[in-house]
Amino acid sequence: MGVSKRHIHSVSVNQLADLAKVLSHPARIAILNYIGDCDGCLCKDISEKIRLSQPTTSQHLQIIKKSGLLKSNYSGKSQYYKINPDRLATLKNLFQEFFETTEKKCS
Amino acid sequence: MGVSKRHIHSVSVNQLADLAKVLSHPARIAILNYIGDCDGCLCKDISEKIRLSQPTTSQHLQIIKKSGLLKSNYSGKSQYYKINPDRLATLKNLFQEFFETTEKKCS
DNA sequence: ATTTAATATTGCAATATTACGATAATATTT
DNA sequence: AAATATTATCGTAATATTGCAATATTAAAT
Repeated sequence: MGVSKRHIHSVSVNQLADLAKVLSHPARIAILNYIGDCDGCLCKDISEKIRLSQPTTSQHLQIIKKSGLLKSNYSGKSQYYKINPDRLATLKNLFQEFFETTEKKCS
Repeated sequence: MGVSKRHIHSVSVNQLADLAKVLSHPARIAILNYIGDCDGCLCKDISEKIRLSQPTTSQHLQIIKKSGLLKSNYSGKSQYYKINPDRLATLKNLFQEFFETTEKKCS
């Protein structure tokens, strides 16, 4: 039937999968790398850097933003994207926890 | 044009995205959790546990297997899936490295 | 008010993913 | 050899994702 059957899985399992999905596209990894480098980036600059069109870049930015990984502050007509360090730390812990739990189980 | 433009990104960026994609479906997270628990699981049992059909479960298993995260040893007609601890450790390190590098950049 | 610049949204085409029934393949057991 | 049990593959339908052109929105500057 083609639909992801989310409802049969636990909340925490779905959460981790959702976060992994944010990282599952190379453009989004590249965007996070670049924003980390410049700390306060314009969509236009990001789109030039990663060589995707402005609309496509904007869409990826929205997806990352929805996960909480990005903050942005408008300054005039420009929007400066920054990484949300708190959310990044949360993500890091969630993934680490998953890997360590899985590691312990199979040792 | 609707195709993922992998070629414009670096190899390491694509690799991380590919691995995240393996984890980006709740069924695959659930499978990894379950296999960790029993350490040597049959596809049939997994499919019952995660409540997806046998063909669907088998497909997910192939996707995880292609990433190197699963080993399997045939024992008669049954195939016992196990987690590959070496590959799991590699994955853990790759994600940790990504998070820590990104953290350092934006501090 | 008009122009300009940056970003977001819409609409659409191409492709990928998800899921399952039917079936094939594999290996044991009778 | 036939029956049984487990897993993989094929075919297909439904849905999701990716990407861009065109357009809309937003806010500053002239």
